[in-house]
Amino acid sequence: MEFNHQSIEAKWRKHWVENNTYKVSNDNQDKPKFYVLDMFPYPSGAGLHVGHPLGYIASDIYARFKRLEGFNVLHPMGFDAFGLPAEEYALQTGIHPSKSTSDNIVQYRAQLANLGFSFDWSREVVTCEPKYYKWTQWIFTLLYANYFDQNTNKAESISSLVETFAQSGNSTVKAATTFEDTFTAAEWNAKSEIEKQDILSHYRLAFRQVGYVNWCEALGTVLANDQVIDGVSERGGHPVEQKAMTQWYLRITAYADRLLYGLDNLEWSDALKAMQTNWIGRSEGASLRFDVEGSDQQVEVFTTRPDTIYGATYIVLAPEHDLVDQLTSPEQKTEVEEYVKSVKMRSEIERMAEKQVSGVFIGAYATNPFTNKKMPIWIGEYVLAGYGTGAIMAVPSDDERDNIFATKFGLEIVDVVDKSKYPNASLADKVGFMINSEDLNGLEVKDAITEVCKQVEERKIGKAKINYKMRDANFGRQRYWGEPIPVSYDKDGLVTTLPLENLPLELPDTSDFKPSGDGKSPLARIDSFVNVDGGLTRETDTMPAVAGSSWYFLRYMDPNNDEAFASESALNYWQDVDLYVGGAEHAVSHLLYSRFWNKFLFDKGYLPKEEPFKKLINQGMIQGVIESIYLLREKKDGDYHFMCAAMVEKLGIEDAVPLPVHVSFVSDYGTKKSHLNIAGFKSFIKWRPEYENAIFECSKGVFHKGRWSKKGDSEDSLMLTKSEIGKMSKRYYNVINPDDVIAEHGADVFRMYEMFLGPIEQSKPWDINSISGVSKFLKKYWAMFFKEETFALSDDEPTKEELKIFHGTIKKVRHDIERFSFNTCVSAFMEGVNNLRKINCDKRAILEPFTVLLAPFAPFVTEELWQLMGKQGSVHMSQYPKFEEKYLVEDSISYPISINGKKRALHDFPAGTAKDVLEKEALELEVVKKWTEGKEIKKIIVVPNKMINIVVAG
RNA sequence: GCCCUGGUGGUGGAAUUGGUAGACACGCAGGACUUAAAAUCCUGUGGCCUUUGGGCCGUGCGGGUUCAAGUCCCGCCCGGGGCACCA
Repeated sequence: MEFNHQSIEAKWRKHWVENNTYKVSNDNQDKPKFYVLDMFPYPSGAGLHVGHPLGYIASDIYARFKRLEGFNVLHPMGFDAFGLPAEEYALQTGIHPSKSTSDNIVQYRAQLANLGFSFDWSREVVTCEPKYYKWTQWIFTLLYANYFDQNTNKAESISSLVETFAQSGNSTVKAATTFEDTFTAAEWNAKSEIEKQDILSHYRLAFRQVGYVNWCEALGTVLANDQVIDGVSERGGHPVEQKAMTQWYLRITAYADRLLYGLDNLEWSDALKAMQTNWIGRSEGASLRFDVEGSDQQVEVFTTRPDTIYGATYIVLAPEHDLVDQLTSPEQKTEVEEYVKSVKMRSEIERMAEKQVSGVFIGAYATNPFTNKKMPIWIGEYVLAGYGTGAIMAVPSDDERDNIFATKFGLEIVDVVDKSKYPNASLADKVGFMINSEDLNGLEVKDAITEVCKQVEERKIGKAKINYKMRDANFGRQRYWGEPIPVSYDKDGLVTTLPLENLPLELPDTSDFKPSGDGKSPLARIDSFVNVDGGLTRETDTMPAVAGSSWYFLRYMDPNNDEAFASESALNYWQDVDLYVGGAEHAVSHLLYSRFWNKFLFDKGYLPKEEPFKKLINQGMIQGVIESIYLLREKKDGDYHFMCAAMVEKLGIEDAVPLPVHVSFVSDYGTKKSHLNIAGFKSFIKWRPEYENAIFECSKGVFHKGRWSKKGDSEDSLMLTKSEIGKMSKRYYNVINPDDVIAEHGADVFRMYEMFLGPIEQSKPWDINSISGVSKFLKKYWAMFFKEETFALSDDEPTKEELKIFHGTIKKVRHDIERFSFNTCVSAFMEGVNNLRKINCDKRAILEPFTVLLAPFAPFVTEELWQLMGKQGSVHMSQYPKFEEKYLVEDSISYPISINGKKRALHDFPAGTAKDVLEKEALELEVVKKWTEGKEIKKIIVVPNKMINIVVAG
């Protein structure tokens, strides 16, 4: 008897909702907690495709497993609902982002429900709802009211900083700041409020500053660095330029060290940790100041190789460096100006593509404080304005780029490191002995670095310094669909943040989403929003998409709290996320911001844990197969001419363009035999009517104007398509909707199949062809409960053999779930069921707990069987079976016997046979004698329960 | 260039600490049932040789350690991802 997956699924979906089966309580605090989180989706109009659920299925299996093990499991879902796509859609269609977003959320919820996830929907978080973003705004104001104290190594309040300034100035303050001057208490107290606030903004964790930003004219907004790919916007591929604007920033660099060292204690993949480490980009070195001849200016450089100071023969500034104008000599002025102009005109892509060294001498000299030699000052575009101090001391002997530059322009090269003792070392290894460096001579590089740093500090010409690649995070977007920044300005530009009782600052309604083009958001046009009582004006920038996702995992703990972002008791109970599953595309944006916000809230005493995500799994992507047919460039008798992929290849035709076709027309999709048949041609023509009269030619025949004329006597009518692996995207017409697969095969089969495809972290192309294996498995399992159409189980005691198979399966599945190897769990189920069926197992004592074992993977079918077995309550709230070793004990062990490491025989010995008996008996076996005859036996290795190896001479 | 990954049959992939390579599936071939097909079930399936006992080769390539290497070490090659004039 077969089961009807559609009616079973509909029944239990409804039942689970009506009975709040998956609702989690914060009052169960006597139970141990476990928090399993998915990265919440952005609800795009395209809906979910088969790639999205991969991670959700894995986390759901794990959550269900932990629940059955007796944990109180928090497994929530929500939506990251603010962001550019909804606004772009609104610009094109006039549909309000709140409307399209909520429509999309409805679709997403339905698709997720089809998959049978055990989310507690009563905890749903939607980032664009005022009751949620009230707290996003509040955290922002909290960041504004704090600075990072490097003495305590944590965030401290600005008011305490103001007190310190008033009492003792800033000389004792060690903080993450861009303010470099010192002042006394008297000087501070004499400053005006505007001056004071200006200084404080250099300390605040949320602050405004003028900076170069990635301005995208086409989108009318500023983009974060990670939203710019190869000089164009990540969304839409529009050009991006550098523009000076006053912007809100978050001082994430204050937490650079804690973000870096915090990685050590996280169970994240090495790949992901490496990505964050690279992004933070910590490098130790020194900053050094060089006097400039005939000027009171100094050039400050950052170097990781202060030891090579005796080899520093010239200076290079970035073309945008502040001192360029001041230091350029009159003779060099024209050349320098032309160079700077040419650099600015070229886009970043052009600059990178060239890879050529270029630069100009500016006609000024600095002095090397160690050699006292003159160092010509150059500008060159290989020196970046945004890194370090925007200036370098060039050491052509020990830096490859400096070397190329010096060689090209004939600058002096002095060898200062003898690397002859390290013939295989690269420059990056920083090894060797100092030469030509006076008192440093003979020192190892490492020691020389320490020595130079010491001397430099003594002579007050620099200091040891740590530099980071990571920049402070731009936090303003000139767009409508985001959280308003809860700030207003008075007529002097002084900032007021909205207090908690006035939050949320709601996003006003409008129907005009066009960017203003002058760099302001559409909010700037809404007078009632901009003008506040008391002559204040509001900030009109909104927060970036990453704001809402930086703390949503905390809100799930207590989602409807209106007094706090979450109650203290909820935070103390749920603590942190035990398992986080999501895509690697968020490796540096979302995952870094979340860690930053979490650390900040921890510093302020709101959270019990410093790191938000203990264990992280990155699921791989499910790729699509792009199916194309070849369109020849030349028409045939005025009609479009398509040709079979095999013919194009065979004939070596180059004048053919692959045209992606909708994969639903393609038969044997994704295989080598993928093709269009007559029905396929007809669907294609209906889909693209401009090809109504096109000729479709392949080796078997020709399809033209609705008729198939065969060549020769072939009965086949198929046109092979070209298959390549790529993204699943609307653009390639290859999106597979999970709803369709579920309708055909069922949600349980879909879930197990996605898990069966391979390791969760690996990317793989979608291939529906082997889904039949999983489908057959579930049918077989179901059939074990029936005899001739009626449900029937035996209440007899299980046999030793049955228990052995069952406990073997428990052992394997438990072990593999714990290491997130879900594909091998599915294999283990198949093996277990195959073996139990072989011995016609129909015992309740086996099949009942086996159903619980399977429940996390196939929640619908197991729930139905649970009910058929007459059990009360849900199978998902029962208990996971325990594995007992005693059932696995073997009577005899099959030993492989090797001669010189090569397996030659297999022989059964009773379990527990002593080593010396094994040796003796093995040697007496006929098969063994054949190999040992007349040879000296040098050694016998016996590994109990594993193998026997006999080593013979010759 | 740097960092991180991965490379195993026709295909997806298995293989705790080094200990029977290819589990589990798909596909393919043959068979049963059927008027036929679908579905289902059974058997075989890494390659080569073979006197049908078995033998030789085999986890990207070349070396090495070991009684024993897909697994460890050294040197390469190729695919995927990230960063990239980062001083």
